[in-house]
Amino acid sequence: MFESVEVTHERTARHNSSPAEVASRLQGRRVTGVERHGKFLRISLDDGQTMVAHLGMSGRWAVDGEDGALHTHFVGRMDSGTVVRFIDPRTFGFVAVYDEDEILGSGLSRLGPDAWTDPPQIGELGERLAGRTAPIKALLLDQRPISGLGNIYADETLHLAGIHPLTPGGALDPEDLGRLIEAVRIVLETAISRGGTTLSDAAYLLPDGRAGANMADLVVYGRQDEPCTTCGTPIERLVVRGRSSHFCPNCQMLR
DNA sequence: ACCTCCCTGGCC
DNA sequence: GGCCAGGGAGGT
Repeated sequence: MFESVEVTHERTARHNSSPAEVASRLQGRRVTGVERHGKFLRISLDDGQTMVAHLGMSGRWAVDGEDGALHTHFVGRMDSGTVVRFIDPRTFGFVAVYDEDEILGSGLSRLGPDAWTDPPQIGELGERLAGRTAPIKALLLDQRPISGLGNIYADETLHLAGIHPLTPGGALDPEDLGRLIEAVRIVLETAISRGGTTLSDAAYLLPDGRAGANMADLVVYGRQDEPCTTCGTPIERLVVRGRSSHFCPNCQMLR
């Protein structure tokens, strides 16, 4: 149960009317379930409300640690003695409390199937991408065709699948889609087993404060001009919809 | 379906 | 001193 909740940054509470509202709606509530859909954390509460949290770019949760850390915007003290803190320098993340109606109007309601727990099959992904002319890289980041991939894992996935980031989504044939789906599985399996990707900025950390080790497994993200681990061709970088995109021009030829 | 915006630490 | 990184939301 949330014995006390402090929300100390206006922007962290932006999906409710105020930090005080987030705190008061959580106060005294017991957690009945914890789920994740895409990059959204859903925590069910005993009064039917749902606490929804998103790490954004630089957010992280600390459980029983980081007392007094800079950029702590949420502190929840549980009756068990556990203290959960949300630390988020760039404030792209948020903590919200929704009732059933509010959830329907939130970003959660627009998410495609979860890339890890509910990966789409070839037919379903094909339907979701049919007719789409936008680059597959942009569609992977969109979260509606499939949810859960950010910029790093989208680049890694496309490289493993041998698909150029600018390929129109609707141009992928069933073979491409099969490789894409399998690449998603492998990239996420590897990343999760490594505890996630902590970059040199150390923004992302596990809840116990440890760094994730997946940066060593990245083969294209952040490696422009370095030789491709598969074929030795220098990795290239281009910008797709304002996001950097790293790929091997040989392994991922545009067709 | 696209564009802009938000935000701060780190780096050039 | 200025730019870059990028998650989603909201507007055009």
